[in-house]
Formats: sequence, structure tokens, C-alpha cells
Amino acid sequence: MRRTDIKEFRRQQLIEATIASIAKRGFAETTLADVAGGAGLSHGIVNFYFKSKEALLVATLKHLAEEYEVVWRSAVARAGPSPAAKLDAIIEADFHPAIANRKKIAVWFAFWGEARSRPEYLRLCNKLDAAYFEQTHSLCRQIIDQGGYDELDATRIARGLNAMIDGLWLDLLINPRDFDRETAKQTCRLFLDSVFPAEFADRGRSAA
Amino acid sequence: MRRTDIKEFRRQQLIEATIASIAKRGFAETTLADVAGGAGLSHGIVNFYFKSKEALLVATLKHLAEEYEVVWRSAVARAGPSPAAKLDAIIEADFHPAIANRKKIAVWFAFWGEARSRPEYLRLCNKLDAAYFEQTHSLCRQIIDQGGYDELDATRIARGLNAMIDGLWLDLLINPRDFDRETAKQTCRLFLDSVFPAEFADRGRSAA
Amino acid sequence: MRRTDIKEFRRQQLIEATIASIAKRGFAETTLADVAGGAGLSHGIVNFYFKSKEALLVATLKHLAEEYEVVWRSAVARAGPSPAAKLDAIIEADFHPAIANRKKIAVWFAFWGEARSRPEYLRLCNKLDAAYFEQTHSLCRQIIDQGGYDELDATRIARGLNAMIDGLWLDLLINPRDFDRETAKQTCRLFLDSVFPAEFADRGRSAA
Amino acid sequence: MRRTDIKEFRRQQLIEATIASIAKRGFAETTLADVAGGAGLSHGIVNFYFKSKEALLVATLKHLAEEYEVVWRSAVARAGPSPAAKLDAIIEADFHPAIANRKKIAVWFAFWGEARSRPEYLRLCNKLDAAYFEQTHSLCRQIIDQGGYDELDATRIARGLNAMIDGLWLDLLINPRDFDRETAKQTCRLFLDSVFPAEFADRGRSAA
DNA sequence: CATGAATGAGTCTTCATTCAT
DNA sequence: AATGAATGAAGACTCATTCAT
Repeated sequence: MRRTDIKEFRRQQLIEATIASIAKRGFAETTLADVAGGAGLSHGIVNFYFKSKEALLVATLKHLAEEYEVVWRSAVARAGPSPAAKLDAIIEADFHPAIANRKKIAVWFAFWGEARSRPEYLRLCNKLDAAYFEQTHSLCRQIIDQGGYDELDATRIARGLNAMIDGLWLDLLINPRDFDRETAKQTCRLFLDSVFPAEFADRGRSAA
Repeated sequence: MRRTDIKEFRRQQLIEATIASIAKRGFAETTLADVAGGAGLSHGIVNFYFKSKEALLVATLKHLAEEYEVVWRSAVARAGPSPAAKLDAIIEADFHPAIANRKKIAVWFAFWGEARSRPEYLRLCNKLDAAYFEQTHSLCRQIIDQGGYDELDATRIARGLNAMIDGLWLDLLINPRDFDRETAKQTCRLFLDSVFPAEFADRGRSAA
Repeated sequence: MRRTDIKEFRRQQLIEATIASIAKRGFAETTLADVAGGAGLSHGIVNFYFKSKEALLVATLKHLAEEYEVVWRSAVARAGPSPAAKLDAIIEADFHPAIANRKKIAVWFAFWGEARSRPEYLRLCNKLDAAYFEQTHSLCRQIIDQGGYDELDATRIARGLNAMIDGLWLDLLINPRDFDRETAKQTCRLFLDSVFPAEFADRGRSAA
Repeated sequence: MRRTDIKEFRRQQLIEATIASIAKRGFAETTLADVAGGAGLSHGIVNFYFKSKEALLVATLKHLAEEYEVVWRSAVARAGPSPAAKLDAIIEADFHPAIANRKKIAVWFAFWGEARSRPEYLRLCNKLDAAYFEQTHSLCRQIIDQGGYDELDATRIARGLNAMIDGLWLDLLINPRDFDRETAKQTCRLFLDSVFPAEFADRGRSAA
């Protein structure tokens, strides 16, 4: 492995360990010793690869956001040509086990919880949110235009869908006994089926 | 003020200061000195009224949960007799300025972020969630029965509504520029109008 | 009860509670709250009857020393006329249950442990020690003079006896399973019997 | 110095500083800041080498006990073959300046004072006491057997000697003006000379 | 007389960060 | 590149003392 590769490898190692620690101990209780120990490395290492603890946390949030964005963007790319199919693929991606597992959701909520008081977190969350909204909004717009749903507001539907997904993540986090990914996806489809009945009919209502 | 009153008064004072501090500095950065200072009291006071910092935080979460529950329960009680009117009153309550302001939402997310690693938080969140779900589920069931929406699943609708509300809170927290309480409420009504068109027609779509 | 009586009564109450707390929790862990609580009184009371915590502790040591002195002085007074009988009565007093119980011994050792760094404790311990030595030394001297033990050193015997008694207290404190007051007394008599065989013969060796 | 050596060296450094601080300020007034400062190190260091303050105190007591045991055991080993010579060597060791100085005696009394309320201290004191008693008891037994002192009780003599030594330590602590190590040793020998006249004759009485 | 709320100094402990090896 | 010893700032918590009631 080359020098630069090692550097990148270690950074990833530490970011993974950070996610694991926040999920296990919570944001407030996560120390650099936990992170380094979790990665099987020595105490001092973190300040060797990251300027500060805060820098590691920002890198972790970035990592999480990028990973998420890659997943839904490639889901859209792989999906069929219709906007409904693409929207459905996004839902599928949002509840993919690699994304919507309790560990990562816990970390997302940890960052959201701190976002108001840490401008950098807020900026990153906003950026991700904007990209996601642009995508879902565009798809809703296409469905409205193509399906003749003239009286519907694409913005509101896209926001509603996004909100519902985030809220369903919370259910997966807080109430895992009554909740699973399939139910979550079907709940999203119920919403889309209700607003776009012709497009999602056989996806939402019938699946129960 | 009598002795016993003072005790309760101080506890409330400290809980309010805790909420203010978490909203301002974040959960991880909130110290007892901040809380005591914010309440205009001396350092040592917190451990006089609460067994530990953790006990104060639990009391804060309880306070938040009770306040919220009182608001939506009284909204239901005050609303018109129809289940749709009651459901609409709940939405109204969920975005009442006393509840859905960035300060309190930030605190909710802080607790949710820590919930996975602190069983007591999880328990309290679950309890609140269960009570809320029971109420909205029962109303959805009534609408379905009365309105002849036989093919709809009350559980899924209630869960979807609840999720959407939580997700909209996140939007208010993260993206306050593009978002306000009115838009949020209308987004919820769009969902209900879509699934129960006869009941919410004039509440949801027309308000934009 | 008159004012001054109450005052004295409360002081005694608090001193007893101090002894109980030091015996139970140790010197270092004894707080004024423990003391006040142990006496069934409120927190602030101690600083009402004593200038400071340190003043309470000094009063406690004084109380202990006075109580002890009264016991051996009255034992001497009550004993038969011979110096040997008086010496024996002192031993009896030193291991009287009211004096030589683990609770009080623990407190004595606590004060001795702190004596080097607190001049007032040292002074009080010295004063008691001097009075006790004067008494036992005088009795040893009389036995030597009357019994013709001309080659013996009264000082050394008195010091040795005193030391042995203190050391036996330590055994009662540390090693209560292998030790009891009777054994302790017989050990002292073994010493006296050995140095003054004619005076203590039937008291020491035969009792085993 | 190698890494592992440093670790042990620092621990010893901190234990020495603890002894010095207890001797100077007393047990109750000894803080970790005193200890660290006394060792010329920074505040945080103690919790780096010891799990807690209590762990440091236990290690200190252990150190003291081990040091003491090594001294009397090697005194026995070096002494002449007769049990009387060995017993005498133990007395010599008990009042060796490295052991019986006011500083260390103060610390011993501090621990004895706390022993009743701290089981771990009690256990350690008991263990040391048992080992010491086993040794002196065995020597007394040999003297009795060899010297024909059939009517004497080895247990009582050993306990008496041990008690006298501890009590003489207290005199060195409390009453250093009237007391010194030589006087203390002679007091012990007076006792042994009295019970075993043939064995200690020229050691005890003549030395005054 | 007595209470107990309130204060604030002080203590143990944790932990991010630095740096010699 | 990596370690882990060391630092020192900061936080939770305790507690002697004060004082209004």
C-alpha cells in the first residue's frame, strides 16, 4: 500500500469507528479513546490523521452524507425510465439495509440533534437536503406534468415524502419492535399512491 | 411562596434552562454550569434539586413529553365531534408555536439522537409514541369506518402521518429558510386529503 | 429544660453523632450532614452549636478524653488500697465495654491518625497521655519501693504497660475475631506478673 | 529508562508522594493535587497510573505493608540461630529508622483509623498482622520449649509483644519529646526479659 | 431555636491534545 | 508511521457555611 493509500485507509478506519461509537455510546459519550480503541489503534492516532475531534466528526458526517447520496443517485440511475419508477427506486434506496439500519440512523439523529448549534453540521445537512429535494421535486414535477395532475403542488409532495422518510427512520430507531423496513416502504408508497393514483396503484395499496 | 412551591418552581426553572442550553449549545456541550447560570442560580444548585445531571436530563425529557401530550390531548378535546376535525386539531397542535419551535425541536432531536444508547430516553420516547399512535390510529379507524374507506389500513396511515410530522419538524430545524409552520401543516393535510378525499378536501388542497 | 441545658444537650447529641459517624464511615468520610442527620436534626444545626466542623471535632476528642479519664480515675478511687490493686483496676477500666469497644477505638485511631497534622489534637492527646502516665508511673514506683524491686525502672514499666494497652486496642479494632477484652486484660497482667511476680502472681498466669 | 520501567517508577513516585502527603497533611486532607504536585507531576497523572484515588491509597497501604514485611523477614534471616536472637532482631527491625519514623507511623495510624470503615484496608492489615504473629508466635514457642518455660502461653506473649510495639509506635508519634527508638526497644526487651529471664537477661535490664 | 435553601470553593475524574521516542 | 506518556483545562459533584424565614 502506498503512503497516500495508507492515509486514506486510516481515515476511513477512524470514521467507521466513530460511527460505531456514536451508535453504541451516543454522541455526547463518544471519546477519541473509544474511537481509536474501536479501530484497534492507539490513543494519539486520531490527532495524527485529523486536526481535531471536531474535524473527525465533520468528516464522519460528510462520509455519511456522501454514502447516502451515492446510494440514491445510483438507484435513480439504475431504475426504469419513468419518473414513478425512479421515485420508487429512491424509496427503495432510503430503506436499504446499508443505509436505514439502527446504527446509522442513530448517528444521523445525533448529528441532527447537534446541527442547530454547530453551523458546519447544519450546512452539510442543508446541502444534502437540497440535492435530495431537487431530485425528488423534479421527479414529482414530471409525474404531474405527464399524468395531468395539474392541481397538485410538486414542492409540497416532495417535501412531504422526504419528511415521511425521515420520520419513518425515527420509527425504526425508537420503535424497532413494531417497525421494519418493508412496512416503512409501503407507508411511503401509500402516500404516493394516494396523490398519484394512476402511477403507484399496484405498488402501494396492494402490498399490505 | 411556600417552601414546597419553591422546590417545584426551582425544578421547573432548571428544566427550562436545560432546554434553552441544549437548544443553544447542543446536548453534548451543555454543562451544569450553563444550566445553573442560565437560570440565574449558583453552580451547586443543580445537584441540590436533582440527584445528578442525568436525572435532570431525564426530567427535562419527561417535561417535554408531558407538555406535548397535554397540548395534543386538549386539542382533541376542544375540537369538533368528527374524527377528521380531531385529526386536524392534532396537526394544528403539532405545529403550534409553543411546541414546534426550533428551540424545542432541537432538544427533541438531541434526545432522539441519544435515545439508542440511553434506555431511559428510549423508554420515555416509546411511551409517548404509543399514546400518540393510539389516538391517531383510533381516529383514522373511525374515519375509515364512517367514510367507507374499507380498503385502507388505519395503522399505516396513522404511522405515515406521525412520521411525516416528525420529518417536517426536522425540516423546520434544518431548513428554516424554506420552511414554516403553515407549509408544514398543509403538507400534512395534503396527505390526509389524498387518503381521505371526502373528509379533508377543503382543508388541504385549497389552502396553498 | 432551660436554655443552657438545651444548649449543652444538643452539643452532647451532636458529639455522640460525630463519634457514631466516624466509627461507621471513617474520619475522612464524615460530613456535617451525616452528623446532623444521625442526631435527627437539620443540616444547618451544627454551625449553630459549633463554630466550625473543626470545632466539633475538637469537642469530640475532648469528650472522648474526658470520658476516658473519668473512668480510670474513678477505677483507681474505687480500688483497694494497694498500688497493685489500683494498677489492676486501671487495666480493668481500660478494657471496660464502655471504653474499649470497636466503635470508640476506631474513633481514637482516627484522631491519632490525624494528630500529627493537627496540633490541637496532638496537644489533647499529649495531655491525656501525661495524666495517665503520671498515675501509672506513680503506682509502679510505689510497687517497686514497697516490693523491693530496686533494679526496675518505673518509667519503662509504665510506658510499656501503656503501650501494650494501646496496642491491644488496635488488635480489638483490626482483629476482633481472634481477640476479646478478657484476653487483652490477661495479656496486660502477664506483663505485670512477669515484672512484679509477687504482686500479680494470682492475677496473671493462672487465669489462662 | 524503558517504557515498562517508567510505569513502575511513576507508580512508586506517586506512592511515596502519597505517604509524604498523608504524613504532612493527614489522610482526610490529602488531595490528588497534593500528591501529584508533591511528585512534581501534573494533576491528571494520578488517574493515569491509578484507577482512582482509592486505588492509590490501597496501593500505598500495600507498599507500606510489603516494605515492613521485607524488613522483619530479612532481619530474622540475618539474625543468629537462636530464637531469642531472632526475636530480638525483629524488635530491632520494628524500630529501624526506615520503618519507625514519625512520617510512616502517622500513615500507619491514618490507615488503621480508616480500617474499620474500609474493608480492603482491614483485610490488608489483618493479613500483615497474621504473618507477623505467626513468626513471633513460632519463636516464642521455640523459646518456651527449649528453655523449659512450660507454664507460659506463647500466644499471649506474642500478642503482648506485638501490641507493645504498636503502642510504642503511638508514643513515638504522639509524644516524640519523651520518646525515642532506643527507649522503645529497651521497653520491649524489658518485657521479654521478664518473661524469658534466661534468654534476654543481658539484653534488657542492663541497657537502661 | 431550628430549618433548609442557597452559595461557591474545592475535589476527583475525564479527556482532547501534544510530543518524545 | 505509530505509540503512549504527560499535560492541563474543564466538568460533575460534594459539602462546609451562611442566612432568610
